[in-house]
Amino acid sequence: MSEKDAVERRWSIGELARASGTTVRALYHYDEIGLLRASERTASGHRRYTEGDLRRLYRVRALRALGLSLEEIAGVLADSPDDLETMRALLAAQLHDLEDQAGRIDRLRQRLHGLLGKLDDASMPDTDQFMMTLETMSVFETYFTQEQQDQLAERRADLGPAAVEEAKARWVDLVGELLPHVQADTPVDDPRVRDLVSRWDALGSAFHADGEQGERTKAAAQRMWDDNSADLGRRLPWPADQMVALVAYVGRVRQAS
Amino acid sequence: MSEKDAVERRWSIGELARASGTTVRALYHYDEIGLLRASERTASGHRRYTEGDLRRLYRVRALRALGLSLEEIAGVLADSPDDLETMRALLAAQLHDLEDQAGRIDRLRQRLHGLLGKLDDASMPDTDQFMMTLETMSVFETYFTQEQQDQLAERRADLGPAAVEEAKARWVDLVGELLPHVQADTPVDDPRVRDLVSRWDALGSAFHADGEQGERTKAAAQRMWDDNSADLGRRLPWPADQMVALVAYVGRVRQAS
DNA sequence: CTTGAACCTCCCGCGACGGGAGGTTCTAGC
DNA sequence: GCTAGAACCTCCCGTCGCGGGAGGTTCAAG
Repeated sequence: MSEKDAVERRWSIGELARASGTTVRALYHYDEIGLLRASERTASGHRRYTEGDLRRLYRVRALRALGLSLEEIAGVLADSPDDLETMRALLAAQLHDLEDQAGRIDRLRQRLHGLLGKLDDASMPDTDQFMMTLETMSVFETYFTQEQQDQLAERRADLGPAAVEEAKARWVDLVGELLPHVQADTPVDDPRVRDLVSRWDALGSAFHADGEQGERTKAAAQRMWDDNSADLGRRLPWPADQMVALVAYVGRVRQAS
Repeated sequence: MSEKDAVERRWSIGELARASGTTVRALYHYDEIGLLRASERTASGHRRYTEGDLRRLYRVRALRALGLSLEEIAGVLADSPDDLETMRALLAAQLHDLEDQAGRIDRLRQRLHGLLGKLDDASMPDTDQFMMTLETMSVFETYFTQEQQDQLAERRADLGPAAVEEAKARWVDLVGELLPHVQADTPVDDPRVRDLVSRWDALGSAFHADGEQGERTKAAAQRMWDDNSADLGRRLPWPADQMVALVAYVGRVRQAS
């Protein structure tokens, strides 16, 4: 009899919180949402938790430590009298979620690492420059999918930094030659501008992959320039409105051919 | 004049959302919290965003893509006219946060991986067994710090699974020899029980590190058993109430020596 | 019998929006 | 000028897992 009484212990909410390493507030919450209610109450309304409640709480805490939501926990603790398969599926799904998160966090880490490197270099002179880098990143993300960005980065790595710089320089030359035509409004079927634009396109093509994927990436780049020429142009050494006019003009030249 | 008008474009909220890859709702939110308000309104109250607003939005999006909170973003966009150091500190802190998260996620992944492995083995017969494993994990986490658990795991790895199994078997033998004494209530200073308990303690010591750290881990294990002998005992092949009595008895024997 | 700790219920708060209700305004076609 | 439908406006409730406080009651020890 006394042995039985010793085993059938009851816990107040504070005792349970201390015994399980949670807080009283969390236990109120579990009670509210029906995840873990005290099996008994005293006459005055104080919660009395039984040993069964304590065991349930340990299960709840263990499953939460695995990252499951309270709703998922309520699910497995309720509907699976001995359904291991439900549990397996839930844990597998949870693992899959975590792999996803780990991937995202890793990409973010690399980005932050790169940015911090740039900040430590002398290569980043002021906040404005840095912000412009960020803006450009943001615009890129709006127009290119993750895979497309990876492709572009890979392509740049293949070509090597020297080739990229040379392409940039040649592109600057092209812009320099084209701007006067824009201002003079040279007819869009003039062989001189057609030649310049075809060299322009060839220059861009070097950065895209071959085949259908490359075409889609090119189309995305085109949309980006059409929508944002004013904004992207600000990053360049010419007045933004001239760049807007230039992009529009180049588009008309392409259409004419 | 007409050129200026062309440059000073305005965007409606929907246009801005499409141009930046966000949602109208998010823009309302940014307006509400003062992070990005439309510089102008039409006579009827519709928002008109200027090019400056668009640029600010790109910055906001870029910083959000790095995982910064809207509050942090408002901070750097407001108080740093050209303060690169604030930015650097913020990004460094963010990177540190991410490292933390990556660590937690990695540990969770390993745990989930291990659990799924056990589920796929024939080693996990039913849900109840599995839940008990989880409960035990939960209790361990309540009483041992992360480092202490790592230490214990390392120690077990050092000893090797064969030694661990042998220790378990010898401990089972000890319990088998001690239980009759508990039931008979053999005096706690009887040399036979003192010998049994000292062998018990020696067995446990093999799993703890030497020095002060090991002592703290032992103390934590002691607290765990004292608080939870009924619950932990259920996992063992003897009745739970006998285990409770046993733990209490062993405690008295230790005190007597 | 008192006092302080523990307990009770009810309610607001976070962060970054999503989504809906219920109303007004813009825009294109007739 | 009229109408329909798209776009816009403001206000408000919901998310998830509690934290924290107000304002009151009950318990346990001295």
